Amino acid sequence: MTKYQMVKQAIKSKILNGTYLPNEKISSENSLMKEYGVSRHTIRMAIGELVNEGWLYREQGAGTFCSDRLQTEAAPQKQSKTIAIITTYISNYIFPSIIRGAESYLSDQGYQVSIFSTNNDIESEKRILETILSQHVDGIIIEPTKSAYSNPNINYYLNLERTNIPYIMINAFYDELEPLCLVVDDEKGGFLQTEHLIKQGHKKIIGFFKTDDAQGVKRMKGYIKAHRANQITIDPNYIVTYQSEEKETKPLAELERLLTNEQSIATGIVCYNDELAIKLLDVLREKNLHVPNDISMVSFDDSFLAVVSEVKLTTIRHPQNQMGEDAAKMMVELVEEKHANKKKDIVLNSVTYEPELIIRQSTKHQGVPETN
Amino acid sequence: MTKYQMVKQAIKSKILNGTYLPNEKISSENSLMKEYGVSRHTIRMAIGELVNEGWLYREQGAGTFCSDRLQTEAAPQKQSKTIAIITTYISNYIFPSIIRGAESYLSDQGYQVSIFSTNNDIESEKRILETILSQHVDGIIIEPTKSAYSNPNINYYLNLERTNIPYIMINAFYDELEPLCLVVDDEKGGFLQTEHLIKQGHKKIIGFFKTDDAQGVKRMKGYIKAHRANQITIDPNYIVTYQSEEKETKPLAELERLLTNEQSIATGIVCYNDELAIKLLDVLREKNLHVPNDISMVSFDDSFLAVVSEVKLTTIRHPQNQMGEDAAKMMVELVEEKHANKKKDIVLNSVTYEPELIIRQSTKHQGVPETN
DNA sequence: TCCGATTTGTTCGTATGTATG
DNA sequence: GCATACATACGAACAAATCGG
Repeated sequence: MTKYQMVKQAIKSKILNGTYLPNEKISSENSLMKEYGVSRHTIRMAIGELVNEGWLYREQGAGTFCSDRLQTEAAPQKQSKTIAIITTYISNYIFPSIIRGAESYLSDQGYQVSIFSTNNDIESEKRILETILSQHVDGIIIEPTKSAYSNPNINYYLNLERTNIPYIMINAFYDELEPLCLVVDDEKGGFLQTEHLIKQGHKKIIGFFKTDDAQGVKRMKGYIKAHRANQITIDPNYIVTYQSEEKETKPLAELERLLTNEQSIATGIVCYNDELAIKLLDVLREKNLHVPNDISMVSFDDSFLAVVSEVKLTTIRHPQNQMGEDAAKMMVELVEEKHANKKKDIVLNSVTYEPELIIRQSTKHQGVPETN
Repeated sequence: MTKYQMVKQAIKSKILNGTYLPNEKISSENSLMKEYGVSRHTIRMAIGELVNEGWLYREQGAGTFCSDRLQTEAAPQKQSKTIAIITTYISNYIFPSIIRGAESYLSDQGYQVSIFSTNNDIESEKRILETILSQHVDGIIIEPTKSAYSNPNINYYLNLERTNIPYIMINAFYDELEPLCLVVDDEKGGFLQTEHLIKQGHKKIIGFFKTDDAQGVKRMKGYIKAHRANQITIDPNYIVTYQSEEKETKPLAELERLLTNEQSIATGIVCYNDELAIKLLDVLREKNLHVPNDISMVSFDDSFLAVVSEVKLTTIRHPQNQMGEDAAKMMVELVEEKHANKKKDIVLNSVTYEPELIIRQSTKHQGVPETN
């Protein structure tokens, strides 16, 4: 922050907190010089910008005065830029962290952040996109809804491109659009999850995958690849897929079913995410199965939920905050590039985060006797 | 006409008559000095005003360029109303739920929702209030920062009132302002927590309270009152207070200290919230103490964290979603009432939510033998 | 009505920092 | 690495407007 910007900020504070009241004369340039210990030129630059922005007005020979903003309320206000963040959920799980990462950066840059949640519902996504297209929004960071399927709202995205509103997708993307996006390498993540268990001697591994989002489909692909790479055949019964709406019921029931089915007992579980893992842990406890002694479990996302239970989960790291912040930075570049109507040559590229296995206590070698 | 105005006029002419084409670099400040025979400062003033008016843009190291005015001439967009939600945190704990409650209602009503987080830092709160006052915002739902202390940003709140921007406080409020607010009856909540343990025969009860927020102070008051009402004396060592910044360390260390101190072992714990309770559970596990067999624990907020561990927590209900939604409804009423400048007779009142104890498995009668 | 003190407006000179090509 | 160009900062001087006595 430069000197004149600091002075400007300080003066602005005094306007905003009521130290300088409307139409009141503020200190003279000379006194401000002494007060802030800077040259008159610096004071004049600070005041100059505030005058330009409408906070103050000057009268030669008389002084500088605080404007009365209330009247100008009618006039079109200097509008700060707004970025919309659309996620499937805003109150659950890792989404708050992603939002926070973006929010903190955007706020620092003077952007306003509006949030919307689709609840993973296509209709809701449509309504939100309509809202955004009819309001004034400068950019959109969006986690696509039901990304595993082709999207009937595709027109809205094309319309965004036509009206020159930049958008960035996070976590997943619609294949048809080939948008700028930030995603975890979910296939590799699924591979790492499964490989970890296989290396520990597990051969019967149940996989739970939410397949209405692209993430789940890709993680499942990794799960299958890991089996193939190690020449282990997969019992088709051991792949459990579910939709968002079923997440509270189906996977739990399926696990229970698989556990009561006496023959061929699984020794490992690959879990779509920590959220599900925590719920599955409840089922296992009820069956008096101990993790990891009786069954190992690998999860995904390394959210706060991973360390919240008595069993600290082995899981794949999801960048969360970082992803939000990176998306925000990218968005700011896009918006500023558009604003300054020259063509910067910088090319923005999509980002794929490398998955990384965080080993905790929910997995152990198959066949090793219990330690306590 | 001053020199710099003449220079400005001359340059503007060259833009208008096409001597300088869009995105073309104009002469450097140095050459303009010679061309017009004035000092560099004068040139800078002329160019400065043209930049402010949007005719030119500057790039450090590269030059000054002519803007392409045609695109930016975009039509004034229709403006929808904006509500700002300011909470201490946005990614943690119950705050996402509160935000979600407000967001879903406001979105339905066609409002735009902007979010900000203070991280419970006064300076940050100040910056956010300044941002909001300088942007266009129609209403504010705010969770006050460090609400147990008197607030140095009080001026900004008064300024909000002066500029007629309605605000509602949630979770806590600054006493001096007597604002519209929605809060849980924290004192009664603390009372219920403690009374529950006392009724189960517990007499040595440790209380953990975060005392930089008004909530913690009030819950502590309830804890003390419950002891008094039952004529139980409190060992001062059993009251542990901490600040937001210490939440990861101090209460955990204090619990450990209290547990290693052999004499007079506590049998119950009253916890500021679920978030802390989960962390204390880790400490207890390490000490091989079982909840509730060895020690009972009552928590606060009934967040998702209450049922996430192997011990499902007995806790006090916090309305979360409901509070957010109620705040949103109230805000919409305020904004519309202000908009339609007739005085509706409806009087909006602050809301106090009755605390309610949710009994789960983290508490049991003192002295009853273990069941398994 | 004028004077003089005060305050903002304009202009010049100089120096150093930092980004660009 | 170097020259160029813009960014920030200090100092000085004089002009023009205002305002109280």
